[in-house]
Amino acid sequence: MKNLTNIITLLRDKNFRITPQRIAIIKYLLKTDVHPNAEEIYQVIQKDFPMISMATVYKTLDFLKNMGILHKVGTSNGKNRFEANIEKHVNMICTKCGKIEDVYEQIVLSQLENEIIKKSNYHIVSRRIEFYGYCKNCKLKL
Amino acid sequence: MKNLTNIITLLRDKNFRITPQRIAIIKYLLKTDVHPNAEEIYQVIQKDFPMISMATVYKTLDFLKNMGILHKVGTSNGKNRFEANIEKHVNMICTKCGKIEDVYEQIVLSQLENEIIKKSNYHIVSRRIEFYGYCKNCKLKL
DNA sequence: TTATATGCAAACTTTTTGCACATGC
DNA sequence: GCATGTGCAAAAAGTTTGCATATAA
Repeated sequence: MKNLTNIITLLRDKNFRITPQRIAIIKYLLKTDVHPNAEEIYQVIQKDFPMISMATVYKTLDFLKNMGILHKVGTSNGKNRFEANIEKHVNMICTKCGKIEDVYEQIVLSQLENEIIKKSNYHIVSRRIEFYGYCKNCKLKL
Repeated sequence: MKNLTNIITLLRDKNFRITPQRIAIIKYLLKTDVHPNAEEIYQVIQKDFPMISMATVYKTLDFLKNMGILHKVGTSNGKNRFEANIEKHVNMICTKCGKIEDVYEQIVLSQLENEIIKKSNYHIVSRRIEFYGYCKNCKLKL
């Protein structure tokens, strides 16, 4: 499990700088359970850093992605969403409102992975599992 | 299983027009096993319809999406991908040589989907399952 | 015939980039 | 002090929209 201290140590070890903007974005992404897009992250961080720019938000998110600290998840509405949780899980993406929820299903997921390894003979290092559909709220309005 | 005749009948029944551009896009999406983006669809259709515009491609894709004939899948590179063949399968992506293989695992995949539906309460319409790693050949050279 | 679809160009939205200034170490 | 990060503004990239023309039914 990743926490702020781990990440700061990681950045320090690799000689990247610990800036207040980076800390604020990391802290927010670690504590939130929604999968915010860049605009939403900007709105939140702006409360503490009124001078922050979208460019910095995007650059920081890209930097953190390259550090393996977060994942960038594409959506069909054109706005990418970001998540710091990189544990094995499934993303549920609502094709109507764009909301993303995490679902954990270790047992069947591991079973699937084992079957796939058997059939493909691949050495798997990561996975991206996304189900698209209508969330609880949106399916009521169909 | 969807085929061209079904779709033409569906459009005719709903009083939408059967245009050569629409037919060409539907035919291509039905026969391809990649998940093309708008630009790739445009390139292919352009061979037979040099006058077709991106606007028509986008309008047609949006129209077909609303008809339930295809799905629009967001990606983190900003380009949406479109798929008409919605069979359940897993994409194996080799991070070394870039090869993509389809693996079918109906039983465990259905089991996973059922568990996920139970836990999330989503109405699922499509799925994207990608495993990243080293293929048979590339893992030998590690 | 006539309502719908196409194609062009312009607009819009999200993301990226270049560069001068600021700042962490 | 110096290399790295930030913020501004402009550019790029993907998608959508308005409108005149073309066309399926």
